[in-house]
Amino acid sequence: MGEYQAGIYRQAVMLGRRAALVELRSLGSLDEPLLLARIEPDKGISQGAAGIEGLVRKLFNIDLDLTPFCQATKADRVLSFLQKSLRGLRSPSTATPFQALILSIVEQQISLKVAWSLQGRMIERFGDPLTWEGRRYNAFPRAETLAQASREELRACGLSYRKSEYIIEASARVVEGLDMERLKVLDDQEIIRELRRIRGVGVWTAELTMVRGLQRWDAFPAQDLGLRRAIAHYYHQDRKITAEEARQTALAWKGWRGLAGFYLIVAEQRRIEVPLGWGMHH
DNA sequence: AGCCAGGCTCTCG
DNA sequence: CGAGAGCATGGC
Repeated sequence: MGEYQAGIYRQAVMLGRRAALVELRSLGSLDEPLLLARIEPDKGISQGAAGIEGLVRKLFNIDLDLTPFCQATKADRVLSFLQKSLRGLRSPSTATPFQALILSIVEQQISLKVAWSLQGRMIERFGDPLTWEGRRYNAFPRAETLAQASREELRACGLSYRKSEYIIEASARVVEGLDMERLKVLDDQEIIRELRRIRGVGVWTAELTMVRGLQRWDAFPAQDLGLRRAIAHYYHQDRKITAEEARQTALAWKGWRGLAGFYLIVAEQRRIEVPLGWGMHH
């Protein structure tokens, strides 16, 4: 969503009713982390410092305690190694569960590169804009805006008519009172069941929404191609595996399957390999 | 050129 | 019912 440039991460977010730009720079180290956040424009933002701090903490899951995750997966030779090599890594979250849902719908079936391009056009077209230092930024579109969009407008962003309908309908549900935040009180299976009531939302979309938008670290989109590739790479000698095999492999990480999957995907992208013999001795 | 890409619904038989 | 077509753009 945001952009990273010259050591500064920038992302437009909705703070209250207005779009604002969050600027972040990391000044600390692994052992002494220090994150500096700034918001522009800093006038007229009703929430002020408390609002932005809470949002940033959520976007990067800064307060997530990784100890139980390490504990649950310490017997796994791959994950125990990756936890050393990716120490402190947390899966980022979207600003709202609604955003996670819409992004996941866009990502259905097509390659991620295509999806990102379509998401970019959608955000540019429908997101609340703001200009800072001569550059235009857009927050993620509000549900009210997408609910009022037409099939043709979304189609013009490159989405299929079918997906455009899914997005409009899902947004309408939220506007009409489906409280995505309230889903957090339900257990994982109940959330999947609720989300699947929305047309266009299958198991994969529900699970992806949960892990990136509802902080459900055990939600595990086993059908996911990239996830299956990563699991195949680290656990099955790169042999293509089915979703069912992926679920079987992930049983060992129960409680943290989604976060474990995130570690594997990141590790594969970074071409991190587990040394032979790692984990043999304790 | 044509097939595939982090799916899902709808329509046939 | 289960299988299969259809959808969008971009990369290879």
